[in-house]
Amino acid sequence: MLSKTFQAADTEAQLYETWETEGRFAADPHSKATPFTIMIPPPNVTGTLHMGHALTMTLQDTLIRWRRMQGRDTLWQPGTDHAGIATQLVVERQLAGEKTTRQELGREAFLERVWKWKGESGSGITQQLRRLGSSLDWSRERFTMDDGLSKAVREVFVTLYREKLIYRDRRLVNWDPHFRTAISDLEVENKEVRGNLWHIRYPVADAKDEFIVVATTRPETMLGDTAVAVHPEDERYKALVGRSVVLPLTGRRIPIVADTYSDPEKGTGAVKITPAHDFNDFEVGKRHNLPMLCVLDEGAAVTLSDIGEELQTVEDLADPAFVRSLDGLSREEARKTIVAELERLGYLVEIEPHTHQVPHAERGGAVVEPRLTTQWYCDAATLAGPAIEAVEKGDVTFVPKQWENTFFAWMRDIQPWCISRQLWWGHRIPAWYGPDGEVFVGYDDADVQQQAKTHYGEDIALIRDEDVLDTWFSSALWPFSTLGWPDKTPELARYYPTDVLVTGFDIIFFWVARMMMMGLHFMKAPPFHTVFIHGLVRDERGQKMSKSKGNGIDPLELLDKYGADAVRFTICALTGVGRDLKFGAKRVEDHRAFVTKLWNAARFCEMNGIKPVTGFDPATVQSPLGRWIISETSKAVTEATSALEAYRFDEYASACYRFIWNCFCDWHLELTKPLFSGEETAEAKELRAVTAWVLDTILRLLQPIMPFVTDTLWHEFGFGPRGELMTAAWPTPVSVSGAEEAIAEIDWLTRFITEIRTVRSEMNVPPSRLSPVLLKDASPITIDRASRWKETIGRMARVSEIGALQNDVPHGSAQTVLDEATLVLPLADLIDLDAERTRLSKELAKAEVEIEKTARKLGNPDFIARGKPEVVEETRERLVTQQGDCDRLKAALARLG
RNA sequence: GGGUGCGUAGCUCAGCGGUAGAGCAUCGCCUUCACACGGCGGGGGUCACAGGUUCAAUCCCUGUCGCACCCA
Repeated sequence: MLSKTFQAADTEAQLYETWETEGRFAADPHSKATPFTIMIPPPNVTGTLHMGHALTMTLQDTLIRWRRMQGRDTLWQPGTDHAGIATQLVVERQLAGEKTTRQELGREAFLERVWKWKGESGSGITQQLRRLGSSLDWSRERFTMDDGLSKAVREVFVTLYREKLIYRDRRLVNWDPHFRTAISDLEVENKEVRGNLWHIRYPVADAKDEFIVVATTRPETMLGDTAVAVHPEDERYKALVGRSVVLPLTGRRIPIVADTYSDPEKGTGAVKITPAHDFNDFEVGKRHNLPMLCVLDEGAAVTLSDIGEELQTVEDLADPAFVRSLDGLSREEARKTIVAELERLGYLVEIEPHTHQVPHAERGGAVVEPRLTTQWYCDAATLAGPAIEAVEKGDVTFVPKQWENTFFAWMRDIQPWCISRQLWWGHRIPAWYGPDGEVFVGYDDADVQQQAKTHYGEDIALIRDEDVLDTWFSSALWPFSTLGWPDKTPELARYYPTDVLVTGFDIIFFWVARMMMMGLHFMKAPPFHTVFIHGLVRDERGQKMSKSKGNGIDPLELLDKYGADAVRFTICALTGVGRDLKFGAKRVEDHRAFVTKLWNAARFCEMNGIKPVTGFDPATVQSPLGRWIISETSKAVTEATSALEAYRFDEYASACYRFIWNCFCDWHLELTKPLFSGEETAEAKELRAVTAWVLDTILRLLQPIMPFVTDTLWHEFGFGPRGELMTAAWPTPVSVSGAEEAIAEIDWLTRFITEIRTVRSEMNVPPSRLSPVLLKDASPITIDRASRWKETIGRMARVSEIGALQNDVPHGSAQTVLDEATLVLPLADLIDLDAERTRLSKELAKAEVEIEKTARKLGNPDFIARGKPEVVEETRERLVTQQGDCDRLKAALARLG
């Protein structure tokens, strides 16, 4: 016996364990079936499940479970990513709690601590993914720092270095002064900040009382100024170009240069140029061959290392002692101090409030400092070529397609990718340096020692590069490194290229593009043929979820409260094309009703002796009701399948919902009630078998989206062993010959019942009061149908008896029109004649409006001449029907008097 | 400034050339032997606005306005 309600909490963990231990999720490299592969976007090993994960994993699992039922050899590759900064931070916090630091511990001991942490706490997210029901092949779980994946990283680095696609360069890089590492420009978020434009007077050299006023948002960087730029067309400054100014505070003489970068409209039209601390200034500096002086160190504090030597004393303009006092001050303190000093000296002209974009580190939120450093770069532009081509040729398709434009826009203007990070946790760069700075890149110590010996002619001690690689560097290899590359494994041959990549648009550049570049370069094939891009999960009001706003929804709470099936169904139902999801607990609650509905429908079946019938063949069913529900079921199967083929998760969910609730429950089960509660006829027996078949089909259809409740029911009903629904076959539509008649009959029946219900409800006939129904002008077919279904009609429409009208319509009857017939409900004592007249008049008015619309259309000669013939014909038929209905309503109204 | 997407019932969203749809909410009736996380019935929309193409436009094109996001 099924319990009164489905107890998700009691079922899910156990069932999942059954699936996992019985190996139901495992791919089978020896299978003859066509593979279907999805690579999980590896979540951060430090992460906890958030709604974004819940969304993307639900969609992936739905696809995987569906394809698995279709007989594909599915591989959903699980794993996590080592998340350089995030993980290092977690462990550093622990160390801080123990009053120590990673520097005190030393690199090796620190890394041991990180591995220890990973071993103890690194499986949080993978456990949480299980809660969702994700059918990942855990036996193949990988971690980006695993030996195998690390080997892949070294192989790729060495190869690209030898191909000159990885190189060292000294240029400006986005620097996170909090974590003291370079970051990629993708990890920078520009935020509007209210600041000021400080207008500062720079005295022109060798001239009395001549000045040029520069406007700057960053006065503290003036210590590193090496020029002032003005626009070449700017008449105000034309005469000054080629001359010099004396930089206040340092006394440095710097040139006034003409450069189009300077915008005459902005500020004063003259800008100070600090090539070592601004990307635009860097370009100007290169064009004019300016010195590049660093004045901020790796913590963004003032450093005098580049300028300490050349400080000059200039009366009332520059005092080396003041500048030296700035050494070690933070950016913010230095700014205050410098502005105050300029004001004291009389060089501050104006402070203009000004809102501008300030780069912030995505992680940690520190203000990013452009810094001149030597880093490792990857030649992304070269690698991007084939990736662009793959999308152009259609080898890789984005769904929805418009994301291809975003992809192209970024890929065609791609910048060198800074891949080195000044961290300890990550793949250490396989580069070693000789005493003279000579670089040796190789697989390991022995390899580079050999190279060094060849180079120097003797054994020389080498020093390894301290830095590690960007975490995305290893993620980029994920689709093949997880399969064993660089070794030639059977898995690599079988599962690469994978099929679909599912992710959010925010990750197209970080990950999708880079996987494509690396996959094409090393595997000579793109890593997947389809990229499905879904939206973002937002809160009920459409706001982005964020920790600071505190509007985040915890998926684990939802799973606890409503069960995984309800959460998954809600997610799919809300996943439209290219749209964000407005998500809230209320939405899950609403959709949980569907899980309950399914459960209760199953209970009804159980109570009515529905059991699987071996050898049942739906194509042989005779009863109209049976034939009808089989054809409706087939329609649902077709709809659900094509929805999944098109990645329309919302349509898949709604096709299931509509069929199960509005067709199977509302009509099929209701229509079978008289049969099931009556004596055991052949028809009843057949319909029990049909109903069992439909229930089986429903459970299969829903398995990908709500795996727990469906498996439970499937097993309870004896359709198959516990845990095996997920490997049962995906249903295919059944064609029943001659079903058209059955469909027409049940269609008529449902309309008949609805029609009577409507009249009764509108005339306020209490449900307790049964009514006879007399059929006026009914065709023999209708009369035949009515008598065949009289018991069902009686029960569902509260009808006492039903038959053809013999005499005149009794006075005081309610009437309604269905096709050719008028249905008469003689309820003289209950019918308010005025109310009935009003009701019929309203019906008539509606019908006349429709006729008017149709007639107008048909009255247009152009429509007859140029409209599609089938549309014209259909419209003509409609008019005839509408006119018939209208006439019958008029007659009914006339009879009321 | 450049780009993309979106404005359809009170809310959330489907539909996208030929009779405007769903879920939720709302109103009325119903403790009917699967389900009140329920059943039955009803009301509710100049499909943002203005032009154009077409026999026919919510749907295609152009423009305007509003909202969101991405890039600079």
